[in-house]
Amino acid sequence: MQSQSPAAYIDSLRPAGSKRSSKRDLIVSVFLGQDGHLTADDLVDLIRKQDQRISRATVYRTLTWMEQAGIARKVDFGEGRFRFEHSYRHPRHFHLICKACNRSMEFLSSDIEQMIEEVAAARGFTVKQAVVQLYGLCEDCASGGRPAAPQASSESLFARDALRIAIATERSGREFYTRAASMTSNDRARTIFEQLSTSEDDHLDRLETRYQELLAEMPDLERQPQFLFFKGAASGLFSAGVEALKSVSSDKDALMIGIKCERGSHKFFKKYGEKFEDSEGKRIFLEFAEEEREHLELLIREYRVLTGKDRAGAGS
Amino acid sequence: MQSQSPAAYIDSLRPAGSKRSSKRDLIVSVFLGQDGHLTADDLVDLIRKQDQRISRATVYRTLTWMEQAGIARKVDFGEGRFRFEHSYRHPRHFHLICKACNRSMEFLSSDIEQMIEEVAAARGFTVKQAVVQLYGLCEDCASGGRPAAPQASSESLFARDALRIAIATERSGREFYTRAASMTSNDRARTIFEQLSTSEDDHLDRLETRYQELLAEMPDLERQPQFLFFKGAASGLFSAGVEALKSVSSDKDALMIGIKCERGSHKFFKKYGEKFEDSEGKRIFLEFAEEEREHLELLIREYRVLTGKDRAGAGS
DNA sequence: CTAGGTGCAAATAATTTGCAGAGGC
DNA sequence: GCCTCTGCAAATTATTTGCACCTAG
Repeated sequence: MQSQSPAAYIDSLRPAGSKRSSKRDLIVSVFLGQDGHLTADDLVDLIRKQDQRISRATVYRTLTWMEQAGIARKVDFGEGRFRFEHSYRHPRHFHLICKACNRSMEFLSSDIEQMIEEVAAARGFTVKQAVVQLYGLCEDCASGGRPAAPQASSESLFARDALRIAIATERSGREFYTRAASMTSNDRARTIFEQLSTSEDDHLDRLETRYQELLAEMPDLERQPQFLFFKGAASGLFSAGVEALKSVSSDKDALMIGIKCERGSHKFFKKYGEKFEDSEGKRIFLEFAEEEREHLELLIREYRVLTGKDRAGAGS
Repeated sequence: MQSQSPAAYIDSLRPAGSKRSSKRDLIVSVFLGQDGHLTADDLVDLIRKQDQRISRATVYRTLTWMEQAGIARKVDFGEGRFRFEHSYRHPRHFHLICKACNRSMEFLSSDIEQMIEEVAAARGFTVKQAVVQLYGLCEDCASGGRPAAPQASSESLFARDALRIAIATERSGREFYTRAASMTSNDRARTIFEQLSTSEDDHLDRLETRYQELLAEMPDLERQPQFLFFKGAASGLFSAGVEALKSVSSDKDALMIGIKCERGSHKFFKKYGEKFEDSEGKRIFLEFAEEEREHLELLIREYRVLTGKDRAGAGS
C-alpha cells in the first residue's frame, strides 16, 4: 500500500553531503515511534533509556535537523518551551489543548482553512504556516477527570474521515446521476448519466471495502472523535445538485448542474489532497480528485455536443 | 462618547489593598501609548528613555499586573519570548505574522470563530481561548520590502467594520420591510412593516452619520485593510430574506421570514457584541442587537395575532 | 508604622554555541 | 584524512526570585 518504506523515505530526505549516524537514527526512530507531542526533554529521557551516552545537545541538533527534513514539526503550546510532533505522513492539523490534563488533541478543518485563505487573500498575505490552537477544558476533565481512551494515530483518523467524505460524495453522486438518467429524454445524455452512475457505484464499492478493512485493522476507529471537519461533506458534495435537479427540466441544465458538482468536488479533493503529506488519506483524496476530473471532462464534452457551443459555462 | 476616562478606568482595576505608584503609572502609560506587539525588552527600552532608574524586574512585574488587570494580553508568536498587546478596549483577535519584517497584523473573523465553536462542540471541548496565527509573508515584503503604511488602531478598525456590517444590515432590512409592506394586503401587517421600515431608516441615518464622523476623525480609515471578516454581512443579514420574499405570497409567510431574519441578526450582533472588550465596536453591536430584539418581538406579536397561535414558529 | 512596591543581583529554565575528540566514507 | 557528528561545559536569553530598602496610605 505504500510506495516506499519509511526508512528509505527518511533516508532520501537527508541533506546532500550529510552523513548517516547511528545516534541520529536512534533519535529519529524513537521520535517516530512515539505518538504525542514531545518536548525536547521528553525525547532525551526516552532516548537515554536506550542509550545513556546521547547528549541533550545532540537531541536538540537532531530535532532541528528533523524539522528541516520535514520529519518533525515544532509546536508551541505557550508553555515556555517547544514540543515536537510528527510531520512525516501526518497531515497538518490544528490543536485542542486541555489546560487541566495538559493533553492535546488534533483536528483538521477544511472550513477553517478556507476562511484563512480568504482572510489572507484580502490582506495580500502569503500564508506559510497556520497555527490554530484552542485552549480550554476537554470533555474528560470537564466531567470529572477520566484518564482518557487510547487514541488512534491521526493518520488513521485522517484516512477514516477522508473515506467517509469520499463515500458520502459517491453516494450523493450516484443518487444525482440515477435521478438525472431517469428524467432525461435525450438518449445520449441518458447513456452518459447511466454510465456515470455505474462508475460512482463501482467506486463506492471499493471505498466501502477499504473502510471495512480499516475498521477490521482497528476496531476502535469508529469510536474515535471526528478529526477532519468539512461542512460541505456531511451529506456529500452532490446533495445540492440533487436538490437543484428537482426544479430543472432540460437535459442541458441537468448536465450543467452535474458539471458544477463535479467541478466543486474535484476542486475540493485536489486542493486538500495536495496539501497533505504522504498518507493514505492524501491518496484517497487525490485518487478521488482524478476520478472527478474524468467525469467532469465527460460531462463537458457532452454539454458541448448538446449545445453546439465551444465552452461549457462560466462560473468559478 | 466614553463613559469614563482611561486613567480612571485603569485606576478602578487596581486590586484591593494595592498602592498607587508613579513607576507603575509610567509603565502603564508608555505601554498604552504604543501600538503593536511589544516584547518585555522593547518596553524596558522605551521606558528607560523616560526614566533610567526603572528596572527590568519592575517592568516584568507590571506586565504581569497589567495582564491580570485586563490591560495587557500576552501573545506568543513562537519566537521563544512573549509579546504583549493592548487588551483594554481592544477586541480579541487573530494574527497575521510576517516572518520577513517581523511585523504582525490583526484581524477578526466571526466565520472562523463559528467554525471553532462547531469543532469544539463536536469534541465536547470547552474553549477558553482561541489562538489563530498565520505565519508567512506580508504584502509589502512579498513585493519588495516597503516600510509600511501607518496603521490605525484595531479599535478604530473594529468600529469601522462594525459600522459597515450594521449599515449593510440596516440597508437590507429596510429593503426587506419596504418590499414586504408593498406586497401586503392586510392593513395591520402593512402598518407593522412600514413602521419597521421607518425604524430601519432612522437607525441607518444615525449609523451613517457616525461612520462619517469616524472618517472625519481619521481620514485614512477607509484605506486601511479589512479587520473584521464575516461572510454573512457582505450584503446584509436580510438579503436572504429579500430573496425569499420574492417567492412568497401570504402575509403570514412574510412575517415569518422577517422573524427569521431578525432572529438571525439579533443572535449575531448579541453574540459578537458580548465577546469583545469595551470598545465602540462592541457598543455598536450590542445597541444593534437590542434594536433587532425589539423588532423581533413586534413581529412575533403580530404573527400571533395573524395566526391566532400561541407561539411563533419553530426553528433555530 | 506597615503592607506593598522597587532595585539590584543572583537564580532558573530552555536552548545554543565553542571546542576538542570520535567516527563514517 | 577529511568532514561531519558528538559530548561536554560554558554562554546566552528570557524571565523569576530573594532580599533589603523605600513610600504611600
